[in-house]
Amino acid sequence: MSSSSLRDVARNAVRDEVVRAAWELFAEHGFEATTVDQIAAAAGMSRRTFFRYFAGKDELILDKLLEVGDRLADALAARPADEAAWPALRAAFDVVVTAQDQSPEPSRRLGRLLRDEPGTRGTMEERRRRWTDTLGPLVAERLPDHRLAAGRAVAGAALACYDAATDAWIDAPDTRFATHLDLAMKAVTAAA
Amino acid sequence: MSSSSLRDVARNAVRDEVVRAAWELFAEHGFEATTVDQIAAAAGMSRRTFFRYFAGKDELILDKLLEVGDRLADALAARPADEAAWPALRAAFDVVVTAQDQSPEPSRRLGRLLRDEPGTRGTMEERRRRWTDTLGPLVAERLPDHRLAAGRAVAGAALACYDAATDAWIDAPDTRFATHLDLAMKAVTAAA
DNA sequence: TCGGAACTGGCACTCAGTGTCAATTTTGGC
DNA sequence: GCCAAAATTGACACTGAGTGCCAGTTCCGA
Repeated sequence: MSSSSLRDVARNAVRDEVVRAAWELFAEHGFEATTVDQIAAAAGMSRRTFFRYFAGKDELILDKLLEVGDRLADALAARPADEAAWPALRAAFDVVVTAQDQSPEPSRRLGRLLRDEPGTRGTMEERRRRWTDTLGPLVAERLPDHRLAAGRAVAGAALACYDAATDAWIDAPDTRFATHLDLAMKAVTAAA
Repeated sequence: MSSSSLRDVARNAVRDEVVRAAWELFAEHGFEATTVDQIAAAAGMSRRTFFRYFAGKDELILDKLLEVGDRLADALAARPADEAAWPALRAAFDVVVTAQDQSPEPSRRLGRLLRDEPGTRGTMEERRRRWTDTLGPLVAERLPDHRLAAGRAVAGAALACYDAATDAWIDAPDTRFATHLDLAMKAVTAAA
């Protein structure tokens, strides 16, 4: 058992290093223009081995996004049980929001990459589904009827606000993400 | 001028025929398993020519989705100008909803394809962006502050309800799409 | 130390997508 | 009806992602 967990430690360390190396190349040449061969070479492994660590180039980015999703889910679960869904979601977003407002540049870079590179569309949709899958049940608990389908809809709506806020924030330097998110979520509150 | 428009007519006719041929193959073998060579052969053209009519295999599906988005935008624009955003969106969705409840099988097939085939993720995200781009401004007009960013957030939230409803509807035969959509949109109304 | 299991790299393959070029068809002007 | 320019087409070759297969190596427990 300890051997297999040791293997996992090594595997995760390798994965992290590959992601790190890949990200440098993405920042310099963009996502599409960076080939798997370059990434593998930069990480010191063969192309074939790269595909044993990652299902595809997408996963290099999806990894980061899923980690954020997990942090979001933890934050939501940590909110008071009697708090309503929408304010609880807004509060849960704060774990991401404050981190991004603290050091905006890395997030802005990632945001631009996800927005502008056509090759990352599939990754965006995958993120949306995974986040909805993890947040949906947690949101349902905070709804009057506790319905999963309703929880998924509300989680999706909140995510739409998050994405709209991200879009607006990326192109508006010297503004805080929190401001855009408040605007978006309040607009839905008022409209719906 | 008439010559160039004649060209366009021919071009559109060819496009439609290719989409038709492709859809038969998709229905039988799935999206991923169908190669561009097969589609081109079925449509009676060379592989190279196929790529002159479509930017990629995705576009065969995106075409249909964008057409739905246009119908949605028209329906929304046709709603009374003083109707609030959320009910107007719900009413606009009806042009799609009723059509799907009339003959559900084609839509269910498309829905399953988009949900289950990993190769269509990018198309889904592209659809989301395009629909948000067209609906966002129309929604903004119906908001108290007329802000585009707010309109995009509300449009995205409504889309999330539409998608959640689609998800639930696909796996629930003998239920109406309208029911799921009402549930989703009311859940957001109550939560937000 | 030995044997199996896991890890690795190389090779060959399929498929999507693109650039190039030559052949063919279409179109507009005469 | 004829001809030159322009558009359309198909063939070939290429890059890059992703996968299957196999052989060599490393690592770990018995």
